[in-house]
Amino acid sequence: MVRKTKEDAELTRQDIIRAAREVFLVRGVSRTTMEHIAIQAGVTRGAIYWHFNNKTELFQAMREQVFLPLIDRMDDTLLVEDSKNPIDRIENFLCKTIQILNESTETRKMYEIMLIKCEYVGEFSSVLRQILLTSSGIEEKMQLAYKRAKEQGQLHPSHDPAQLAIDTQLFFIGLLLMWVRDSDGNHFRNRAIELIKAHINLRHR
Amino acid sequence: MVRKTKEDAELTRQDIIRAAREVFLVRGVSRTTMEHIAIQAGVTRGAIYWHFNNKTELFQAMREQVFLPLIDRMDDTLLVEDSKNPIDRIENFLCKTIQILNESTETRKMYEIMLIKCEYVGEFSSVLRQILLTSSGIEEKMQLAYKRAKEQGQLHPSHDPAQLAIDTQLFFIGLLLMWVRDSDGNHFRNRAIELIKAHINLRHR
DNA sequence: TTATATACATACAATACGGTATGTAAACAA
DNA sequence: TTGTTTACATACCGTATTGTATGTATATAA
Repeated sequence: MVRKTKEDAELTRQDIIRAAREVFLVRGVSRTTMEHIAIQAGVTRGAIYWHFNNKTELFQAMREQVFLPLIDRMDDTLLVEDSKNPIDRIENFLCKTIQILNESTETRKMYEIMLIKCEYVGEFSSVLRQILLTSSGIEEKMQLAYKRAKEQGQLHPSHDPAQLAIDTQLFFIGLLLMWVRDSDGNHFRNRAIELIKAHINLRHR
Repeated sequence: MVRKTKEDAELTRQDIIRAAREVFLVRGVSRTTMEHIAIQAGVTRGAIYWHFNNKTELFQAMREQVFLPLIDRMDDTLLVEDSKNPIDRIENFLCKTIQILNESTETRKMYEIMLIKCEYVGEFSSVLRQILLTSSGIEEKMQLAYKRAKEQGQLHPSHDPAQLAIDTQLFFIGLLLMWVRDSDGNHFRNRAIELIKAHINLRHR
């Protein structure tokens, strides 16, 4: 009704993204219609189609809003040239991710949507490819950290940094998946940090 | 058109389940309509509605057809009272599962559907609860095997069977997820057995 | 043999949904 | 001041989808 300024429009855009996240979480991505999101955001479908061409674009925007900062943090935590304790850096990275999931509702909801409320099919196949790319990025960085740890004799001599890196990554992916699956109970939520420490502890000495 | 016997009806039922699996895999569960499945199965929606009340029931039937035999095998592989080498039993269980995924198309497709082609929302929340139950069942059995291994001194003394069990389970869940995500490439497919052996190897001595 | 239940196919009704076209009021540029 | 663009709301259309009601031929039981 009333015309908005550019700043107002950006607020509307954020409202829509926020609303989409809520509805995606409850109804799943496929079963969510533009109308559902519009109602949740307090706008009409017209507004959504103005800001986004379709649901896929909106989904990507929601994903990037939370996900891109995560990648930045990953670089910070994992890649710092810390000659002292690279293994601690890996542990910190994992623990910090869990902490963020505990503290940031948006991040938690986004992960839940990505892991169990989304079907990676058709246009969403590209998202899967992005995930795989990010994964191998994380793997590389972990491998680097493990390599440094080995050079400093922190690792068991029979352990291979490359395999340790994949093992840790798969462990963490499994943890995240069970974390979101177990949203009602708390079999994994409460024990996550403890499990990470135990996992890392397998590498020491 | 032509009236079928009970045996024919059962064949039709299996055809429908098979067709559903194919379409679920390509279009995702939510985006699959009864018509899609009917066409793939060479029947009409009428036939499907005769055998199943709705898509959720059909989904459950597809899941159970492949999944229930898996649980039976798990008991066989993990629970046998083998005083010699319980750790090998765990390794065998994991490797055998991978082998089944490699050999059985239906199992592979079913896992792919369950992990990345299905939104666990609404009526499907109950499926999630079943998955969690099965998970904790696997965890218990692994824990038992690790406990026996510890009693026989096969484990590093500082390792706790309960935590090893969860660590292995999370590793394997992560492996399965990456396995299906990486259906195009082969970053995980080819290396799965190798990764399992490396993971188990972390426990020895 | 006949009645009934089975195993479907076909037809129908209601509606949900996406996309787009159009309307509109305000901001902003000239 | 006027024209144009922006940021939406509203309206419309075609179609996809579900569930159900109904039709029908045949197996099977009596």
